[in-house]
Amino acid sequence: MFEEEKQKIANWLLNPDHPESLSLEEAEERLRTLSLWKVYEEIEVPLFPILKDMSATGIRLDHSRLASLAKELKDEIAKETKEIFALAGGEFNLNSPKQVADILFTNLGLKPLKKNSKSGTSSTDYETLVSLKAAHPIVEHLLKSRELIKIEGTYVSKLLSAPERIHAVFNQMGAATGRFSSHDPNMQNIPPVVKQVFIPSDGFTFVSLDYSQIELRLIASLSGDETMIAAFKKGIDIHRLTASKIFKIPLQEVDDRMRGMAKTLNFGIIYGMGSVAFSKQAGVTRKEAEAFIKEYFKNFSAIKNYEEDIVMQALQVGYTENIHGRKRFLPDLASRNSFLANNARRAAINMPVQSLGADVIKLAMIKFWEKYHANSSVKLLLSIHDELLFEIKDSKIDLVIPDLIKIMESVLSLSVPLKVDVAKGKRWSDLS
DNA sequence: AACCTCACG
DNA sequence: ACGTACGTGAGGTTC
Repeated sequence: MFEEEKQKIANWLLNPDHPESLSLEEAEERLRTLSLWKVYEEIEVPLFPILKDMSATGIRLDHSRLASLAKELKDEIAKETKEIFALAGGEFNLNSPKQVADILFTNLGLKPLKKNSKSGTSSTDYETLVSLKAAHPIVEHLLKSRELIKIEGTYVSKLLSAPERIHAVFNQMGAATGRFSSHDPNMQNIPPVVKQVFIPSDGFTFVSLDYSQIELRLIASLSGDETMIAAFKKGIDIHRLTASKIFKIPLQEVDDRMRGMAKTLNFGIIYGMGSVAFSKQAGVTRKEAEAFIKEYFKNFSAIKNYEEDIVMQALQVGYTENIHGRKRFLPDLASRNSFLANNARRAAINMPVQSLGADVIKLAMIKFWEKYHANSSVKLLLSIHDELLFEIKDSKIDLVIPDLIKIMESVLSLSVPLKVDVAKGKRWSDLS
């Protein structure tokens, strides 16, 4: 069954960045020699019909709520546009970064923050506009209009012409790390304001189950870092703990700003972030950023060792892999171009973590499917990296939720428990 | 088609 | 001198 798809999946597993087109037999032979057979047979192949069914089910749209949201947005956009043209002293195309740059940096004499790397023109992106907020009143209106135009143009106006149910396509070979991607439309990047237009089928309730801090739990387990493992086992707020370590203060003295910085650092570490990026993100000097990162790795030394080992191994064999053998080849690691080599280095650090996260949710979907695919009271609607959105018949909710949690939390056994948070409600924007 | 910008995990 | 946090999809402008 579905031989053609199996062939695509097999080829993609062999090299996600550059899938070849070996015959099914050749590809399966190579999967065996590369220890990818289990990922192929136990994860990717069973997943194919599940994704098909998820798309076929679709998610219901509340067209009357959508219409009122659309009107609201259009009115606000018109208002902002009028303000902007008045302050600029003339009309221009708000969607043209070139014309926005002309207004800001030529007509109004504001100072550019940075140049675009490819074209050399002055950037007008979010970061730039935020830095210019105090310099001219037009800037905050530009920020607001960008936000509104994005939401209206990319999401709301596209949904207006959609049927009652949205059937997005989920691609199991969408990302080189093993994550899904979604398109037509992309249901994995719906902004909070737009979520209000999605509602469950009659007699059903949305139930969202998401893995709490899954990537941080995974890197704690993979690296064997005792400090972080102990924190997760005890259920301590991990960002708070991190803040107390890098600021060298007791847990009780951690304030929101410190916790926020620690959170940035915790996520940044998974991506191989350096001191320049951290200083920018956290709003501290580069020197301070260096000190924080140093202190971080002093306290979580196993994570530092783990990341160094990953890079060393990747340099030797030319790829990184996760504990299931899922691989990503990174030829740029050996590049003399340091930009390319550094990008590959960070991708190498991130891959074993992000891809294991992808495996966790894929395994959960398969376990769910084995038990529930014939049960018309429970429908899987969306899979969003660390979250599964279901609709469940109202009368079955209390029965089913604990079982879904159990399924999701027990797909893998690691040094750290997997934790799932639940929220339910009659609108996607309104889950609690 | 390349580029910039920006939505999400 | 310069630029770096991973992974996506999508809209518009410019050439």
